Amino acid sequence: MPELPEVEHLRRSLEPDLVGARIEEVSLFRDDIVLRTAGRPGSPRHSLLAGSTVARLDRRGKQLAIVAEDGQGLVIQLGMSGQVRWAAEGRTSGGNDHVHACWRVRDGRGLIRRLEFRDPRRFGGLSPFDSAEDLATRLWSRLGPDAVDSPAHLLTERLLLECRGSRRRLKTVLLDQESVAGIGNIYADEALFASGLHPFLLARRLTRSHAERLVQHIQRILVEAVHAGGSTLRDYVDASGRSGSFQHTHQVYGRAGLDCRRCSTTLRSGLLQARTTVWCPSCQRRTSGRP
DNA sequence: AGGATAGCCTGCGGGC
DNA sequence: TGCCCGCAGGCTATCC
Repeated sequence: MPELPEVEHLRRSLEPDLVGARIEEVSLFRDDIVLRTAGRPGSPRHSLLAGSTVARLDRRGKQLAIVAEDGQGLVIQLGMSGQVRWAAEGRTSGGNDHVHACWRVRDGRGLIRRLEFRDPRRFGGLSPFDSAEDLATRLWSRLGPDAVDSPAHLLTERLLLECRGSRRRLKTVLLDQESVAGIGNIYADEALFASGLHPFLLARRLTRSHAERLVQHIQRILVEAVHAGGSTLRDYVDASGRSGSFQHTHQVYGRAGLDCRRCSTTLRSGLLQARTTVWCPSCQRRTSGRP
């Protein structure tokens, strides 16, 4: 499932061919994938970048923005199973392939290609915006600082602020995109394990040294995952259809019942926020963490 | 009012 | 072999 590393890797894989390209035509096969904000229906009567030239690709957390030269654009959320990829030549999209939108693109060399948005489970969607201000105030105003692009000290302060006096569990705060943007279930479990912190730790018990250690591991793991092309569990591929490889280095995610790679204790799993959570009962204590 | 929870949606794997 | 059920979770609305 796409989290920050998958979206950032996708952004980088799209950049060379999409920036500077002109969108000649847009086909929308399902109106209801056009959203006003995530999960909320918007107006399908939007150009969706038809006739625009792409100026740049931005990312905040798990969201990707295609920004046109005139400032308008499109935020793409991949949700659980979303993909943005170049269509195989000669193939037509639409029908039973879960391709919901398709852009006919003339790239910098004058070649015509087709970019497809595919999302079988439709947790994702497309949110058009009119300007940089519209993007910042309506779509991205509720996202916290980006987990990778923000300086570590800023993330640490943000995390401490979110946790202060909070009755939430630590992992719940990590998954909250308003506190820090980009962390999902996989990387939350991985970062907590690496930090020796228990996912069910009460947030208000997080100390400054906990927070500093956690932020350090969050950023390290996310950056490493970007370089590995993300984690491919089932659906994720980049714009060229390539899978990631970071799933091979997961320490806890998907390993419930197996031995901890650090101490051989059997990894435990439980539910938090209706999400499977895996941790090592020996490496991750519910009270104070490791030194 | 902060925090927990339901619901959206489809593919797949395990069990019978 | 084939069917059915449970699980996977990012995000919002709603309830408590």
